[in-house]
Amino acid sequence: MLVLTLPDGSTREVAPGTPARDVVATIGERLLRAAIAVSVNGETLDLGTPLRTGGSFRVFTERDAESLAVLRHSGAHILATAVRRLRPDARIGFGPAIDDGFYYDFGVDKPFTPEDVEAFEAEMKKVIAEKYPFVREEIDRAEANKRFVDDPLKLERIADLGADEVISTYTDGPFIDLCRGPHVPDTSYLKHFKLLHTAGAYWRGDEKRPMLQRIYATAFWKKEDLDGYLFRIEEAKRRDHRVLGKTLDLFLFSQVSPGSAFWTERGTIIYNELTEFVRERQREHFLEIKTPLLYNKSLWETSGHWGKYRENMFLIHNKETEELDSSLKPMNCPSHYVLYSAKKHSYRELPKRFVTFDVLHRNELTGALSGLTRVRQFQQDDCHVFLMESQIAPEVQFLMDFILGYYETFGLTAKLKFATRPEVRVGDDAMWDRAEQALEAALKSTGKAYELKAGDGAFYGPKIDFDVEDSLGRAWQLGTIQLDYAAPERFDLQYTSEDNTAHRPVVIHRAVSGSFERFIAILIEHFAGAFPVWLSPEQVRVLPIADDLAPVAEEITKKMKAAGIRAHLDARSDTLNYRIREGEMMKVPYMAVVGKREAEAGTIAVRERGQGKKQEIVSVDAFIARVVDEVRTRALPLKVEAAG
RNA sequence: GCUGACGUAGCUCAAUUGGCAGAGCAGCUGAUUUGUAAUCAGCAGGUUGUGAGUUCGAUUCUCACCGUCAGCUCCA
Repeated sequence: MLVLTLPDGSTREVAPGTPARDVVATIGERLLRAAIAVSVNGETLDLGTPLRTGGSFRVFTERDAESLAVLRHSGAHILATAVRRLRPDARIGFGPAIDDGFYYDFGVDKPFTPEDVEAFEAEMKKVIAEKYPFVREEIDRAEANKRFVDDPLKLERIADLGADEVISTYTDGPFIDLCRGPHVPDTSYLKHFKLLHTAGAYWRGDEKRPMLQRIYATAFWKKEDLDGYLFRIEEAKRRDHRVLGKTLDLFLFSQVSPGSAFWTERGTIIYNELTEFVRERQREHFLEIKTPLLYNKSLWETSGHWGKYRENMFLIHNKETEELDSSLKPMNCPSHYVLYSAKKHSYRELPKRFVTFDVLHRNELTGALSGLTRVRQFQQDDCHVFLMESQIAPEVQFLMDFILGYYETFGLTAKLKFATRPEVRVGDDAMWDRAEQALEAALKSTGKAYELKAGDGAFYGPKIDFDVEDSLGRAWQLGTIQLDYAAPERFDLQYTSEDNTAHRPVVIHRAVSGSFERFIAILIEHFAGAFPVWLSPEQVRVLPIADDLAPVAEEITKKMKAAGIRAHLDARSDTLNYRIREGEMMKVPYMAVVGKREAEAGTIAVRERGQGKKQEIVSVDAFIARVVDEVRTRALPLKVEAAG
């Protein structure tokens, strides 16, 4: 008999081979109706699966995240069912659930058209209405080869299965698929779904193998969730930094230098404000340096980049030797080590923190380039800390506070990930023990939740990654704190200790924004282009109502500029409505309207971005004081425009 | 890099089966003097991404190159 332990501690004894459904039935009638799948010892099984092992037993309903993956996986089968009906020639590949939905790969001679996809979606609705049960069957290898004789991709998969693995199939109506499961009980469970787009995908991700046609889709239990998801996709499109970058006139790209942004005078203000902000925050405890962009290959040989990273470096041709023997730097670290090594360092100087905003170049694959988020030329707020091993814990804590405080300025929250030793690594276990303990202790001391990513560390040391979530709930990996024991060896870094002997420092790599380029892309999307006042390229637009008020408006504009405000006069002879519309579309935070009444009273009518007709009559001086204060405190907009 | 789609005025987009390349916005000129999201009129704007080819004729068809976008990791 198998013994199953329920979450409340009670147990059930059942004969091996009993379907999970029968166990759920003993718990409760309502639960049985709500059940989607079960978990036995952490493995998700569907209700029809015969139980083989005992152990902890849980029932998943719609409320559990696990059952959404089950639904989506069933959605993939329903998609394949529909595709097979309309295109019997399609060979079936894989169809898993993914983070935001599911996909299915098909081998077809001609790619699917958007019309095909619409037809598939309509056909899926029929399959759902027909309410086919998902029937699991366990078969032997010979039988499996027979059943999938027309599906070469499946036969290949069967051949890869280990001798002791259970081979199972799932059938829903006319469609049978080799599948481990689990699945929802029948096709009618899929109610709210949407086919999203198609794309080519190599069979098993290998570019040497045939290209399949992948159909991406998503599904949810509730209509609201599906609608919300589709809305977020639309909202993300509306906020796309590549679109806003153009309409707000911030940056552009040109064929003459793919992957490298041209920053307009407006975008450059944002770029400079950000760097200035970082510079200001780093003034006290960091040492800003500048190092060359171009290096002989000898540096990259020392660092190891020449062997491992050359593909991604821009190499420079040497006229005399006819060789590609130098390169633009793709990272700052080696140049920082050179500068550090140029002098003897006392233990009293440590930790020593070098920071740089130097330009970096990485020769990314053309297909990888995407707006500002994946570029070939960029700047990081890059820091390398040289310190004694005993200083790791307080230093990590210091850096964490620094990074989290930075994100707070933008209303961004970060999730922390702690990545520990990977299988391939340098250094002995004792070193890794010390490093991981120091990092984890610092993490714990912040009191913040963090996720453990065992084995995900760099080969040279463990790290903490900062995943930042924007106003649409999308995660971006930005900051990082990485311990590095390998670089000090390679570069023979030293410091002189109290007893006058040479010692090896440890290096910490720290980035906060990731790159300014990518960070600005995230800010554009996060704020939907409506930047806080301190970052806005244009902070105030002054609008005289009629031409004869232009001189007064000009005086007001001058006064604002004298106070350091980025104010512009718009005295064009277009209507006020027209000029206001343009100011709103350019997301200028404040418009100061000057009419006859205001001119006489020394006031302005302030219109705040996104607040419509609501206006406020204030004195010019009071308004200037207010804007200057908002800039000084780097105040966030009253409400960051939420999705909607 | 690979697969697919796409590339037309500064921007967003049109252009039957191959037959003189258009519109809105932006720009310029003029009129209008405006009270909180588009005043009116006129003008100008292009070797249709680049280069070959097919054709009497190519934005349209073919090929190559450049670029953009979606993917190429989430395993029956």
